Amino acid sequence: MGASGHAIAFEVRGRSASTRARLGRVTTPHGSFDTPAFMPVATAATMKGLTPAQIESTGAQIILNNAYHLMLRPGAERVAHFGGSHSFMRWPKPILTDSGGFQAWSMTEGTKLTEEGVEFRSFVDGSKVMLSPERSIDVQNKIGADIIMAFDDCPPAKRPEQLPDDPQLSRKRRSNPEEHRKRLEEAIDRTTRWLARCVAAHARKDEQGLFGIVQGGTDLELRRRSVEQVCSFDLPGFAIGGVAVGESPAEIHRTVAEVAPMLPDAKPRYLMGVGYERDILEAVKAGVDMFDCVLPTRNGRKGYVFTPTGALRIRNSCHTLDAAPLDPTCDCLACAGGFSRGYLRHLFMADEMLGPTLLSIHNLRHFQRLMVDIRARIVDDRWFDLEERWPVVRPPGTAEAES
RNA sequence: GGGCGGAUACUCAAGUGGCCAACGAGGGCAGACUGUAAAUCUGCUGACUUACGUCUACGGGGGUUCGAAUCCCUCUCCGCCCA
Repeated sequence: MGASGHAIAFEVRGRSASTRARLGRVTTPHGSFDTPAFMPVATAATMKGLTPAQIESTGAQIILNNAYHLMLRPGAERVAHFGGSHSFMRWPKPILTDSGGFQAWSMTEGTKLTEEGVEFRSFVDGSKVMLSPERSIDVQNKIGADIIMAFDDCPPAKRPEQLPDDPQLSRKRRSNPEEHRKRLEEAIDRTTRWLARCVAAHARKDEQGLFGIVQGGTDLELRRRSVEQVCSFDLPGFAIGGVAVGESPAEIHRTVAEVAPMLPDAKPRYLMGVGYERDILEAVKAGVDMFDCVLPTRNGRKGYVFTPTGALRIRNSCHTLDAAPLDPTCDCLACAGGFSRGYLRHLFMADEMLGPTLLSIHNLRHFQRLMVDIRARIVDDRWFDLEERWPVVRPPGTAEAES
């Protein structure tokens, strides 16, 4: 247990002079990890297609599991039977579980939101499943991650259906902004009430640190109110939720730049679900310490390659005869292993499972190397050359977040 | 030698007089993906063109018709049956 009285301790080891970025270390019952940290996502207690040794080879020091998915299959009790997720998936290092609050947003079909919790329809067998703060914490206690997340109410920025081109949808959204604000208000207050229930239900405070989650969309006033409420709880860390749920990169950057500094300086700050390299860099500069994102793995499995000079789609025909590695500067199993773009393309065209594995490894390593570089830049405060080594140039229309 | 059936775009395969540059599937080409129901989803796929459109095309050649992938003749090739 850390000096704070929590299972999780946070130590700030250095600060950037020109930005709010800080270098740190979080210590958990299963070891510590350096911050700013990128935490890859292993939803169902597996980093799809990778062994723990392969995960470790990417430099990951902490990974995510998802309470909702593990609750449905194989069941929290089953995971507990094997001694919790660390032992179950053979990953001895830190694990963080997401509470399932995000799934209420991403799987809206057939979900019912009440003060009690969210009623889902199980995608496994179609049965009705109630996920409440108490149930989520119970599940997370059983899974046994080092860091567990509050069960929050995470409203979408857009309609959940992925139809950004549908003019009808955007008209609907534009026509009633007050309705959306009302929804956000409801979400932050409910998130606070649910947090109190999470804290009360948490049965393993000495072994697992519970993080609170701030909501409020892109509305600064609502964010401020949410921060006041959530940070009034004595918790070992706080997260910014409700970001990257449909907003533009510019909105993400602005919101994070505003909200991160409001969170307690002495506790780790976790930006949930973000993101692209540019998003991570901007958030680090705003004072965020922890990130998670499915992009390196999900996109890697589809042939999308992250490189310092930008994205590569390995299926593109221009790689057919290319003997070069994905990234000549990369030391991952795929690049240092000498696998050519032409070979990797072949694996994808032939639907061979080694392809997604190797690209996931490469993408994960890409993000870990980005974090190593970012950490090295924080203390000496040299940011300019970092932007030459990583594709972090702000997209057009993004607010000038710094200075 | 005779009889019957078949030949459609990269592949398989629908289409039997105009609504056909031709259903569908595969393949190919390209795109999306931010707290993972994601090996998913979307678009394109004869040529030129932003598009309108124009041209070339349903085995080869000839014909009927205002109009043919579709009907007739003939040739080539393939399959099955009879000799």
